[in-house]
Amino acid sequence: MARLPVYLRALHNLQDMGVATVSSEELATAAGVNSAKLRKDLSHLGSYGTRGVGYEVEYLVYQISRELGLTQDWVVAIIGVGNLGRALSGYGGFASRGFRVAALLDADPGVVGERISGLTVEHTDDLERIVKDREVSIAVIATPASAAQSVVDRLVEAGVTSVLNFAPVVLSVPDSVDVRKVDLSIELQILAFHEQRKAGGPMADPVVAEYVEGRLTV
Amino acid sequence: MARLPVYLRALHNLQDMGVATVSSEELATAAGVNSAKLRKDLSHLGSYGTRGVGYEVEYLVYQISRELGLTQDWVVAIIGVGNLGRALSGYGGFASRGFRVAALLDADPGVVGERISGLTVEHTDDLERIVKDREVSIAVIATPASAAQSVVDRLVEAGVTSVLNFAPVVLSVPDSVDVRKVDLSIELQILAFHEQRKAGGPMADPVVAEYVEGRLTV
DNA sequence: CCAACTTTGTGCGTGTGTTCACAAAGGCTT
DNA sequence: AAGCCTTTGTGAACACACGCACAAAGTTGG
Repeated sequence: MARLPVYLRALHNLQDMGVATVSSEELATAAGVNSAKLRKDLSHLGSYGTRGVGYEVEYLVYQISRELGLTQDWVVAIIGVGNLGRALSGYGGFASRGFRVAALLDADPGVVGERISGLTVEHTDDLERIVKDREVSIAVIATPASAAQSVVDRLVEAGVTSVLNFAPVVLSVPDSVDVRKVDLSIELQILAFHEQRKAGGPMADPVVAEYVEGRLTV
Repeated sequence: MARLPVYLRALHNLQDMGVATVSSEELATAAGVNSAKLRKDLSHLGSYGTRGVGYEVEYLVYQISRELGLTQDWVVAIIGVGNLGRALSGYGGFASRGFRVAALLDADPGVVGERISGLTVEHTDDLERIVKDREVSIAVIATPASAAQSVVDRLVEAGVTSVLNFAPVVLSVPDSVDVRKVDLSIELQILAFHEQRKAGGPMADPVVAEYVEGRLTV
């Protein structure tokens, strides 16, 4: 389930506050979901709650971490060391959840050799070797759109089966490979769509009529 | 619909390749969706296809842009100029879709005054004035988690109704305000979950038994 | 030891999204 | 001009996610 990481974050916060026990209602509020949904989600991992009391925070943290596979370490490589790649390599949220960035790769010789967040940038020519030697299991693609498909092809060939893609393209991969994508521009477009709805829907725009009649080229 | 921006991107690519007409099957493949779903989505905007031929690329681009509100310009402010904020402010995908970054704000006096991507970083003390003067309609939150809620409170008070949140917290806002969130750590956790599934599900872990029996603290 | 209270776990109705499959519609060829 | 071929638009079955509401289970207080 995609909501487990949100629950986990809320639980970690509660732990930091010294809370030992939490009800589905409280945790649901903290995670921003419906309490029935939360209980149903948790019941899918087995039943870890006590009726009349709630859930033990510490135990729940452990169970969810285990379900998500966070009790083991994941080796991550970041391909593309532009602004975004740099931001990602310095992001503290990775290490604290068991993700270890083990390689930064870039195709630009001007960037190769630079030290960033304690790692030396390496050349994408060595991608296959690096992936295999360091047992990379998750790759993050932060390259330009034009390079993404060929990079992912090489990653898949080298044995990577999970990819987080920031490049604005639809990647084609075998079914056995998981790709999640984050497209910053798309997020903004969805917001713009809703924003426009609030302002009264697509405006009656005289330009459209002209376009329909073939008088105007956009 | 959240898929319209994906269709739009595919259509722009086709346009660049000089394609004038496209069938639902081709466009669906390019966008990575089922063709029936694509046709149904497009039919919700009205019927712009010609049976036996397909859709006119240029006209479809215009219709989708209009539906998404991209025919107008959106004024964006980025709050928090750390690594991520810098990456976002330099991201080319915004300007090309009608999003104009009009302000970069940060609470750190050491960053205020710095020039980034053609803009001067301003202090968050001036948030209200800047939002109102420049008619900011969309705000991007790239602050630490601890600052996010108070920042969004001030943004909402100043009249912002759409927020893109990169801070790993659940923001509480009035119903009239839209919040979309992007959490990089959560994306990786979801990948780790699937990766673990491929490797045979959560492992039978002897540690669990000890934990259950109360002998072990995690 | 019993009764009242709290909270979990879940059965069920509802709504939404997805996909198949096909009839209707338009263009193209002869 | 007539029939064939391609492709759209959509009806209908299916699947799934959501949330209400309640019974079961456990705790607490007298």
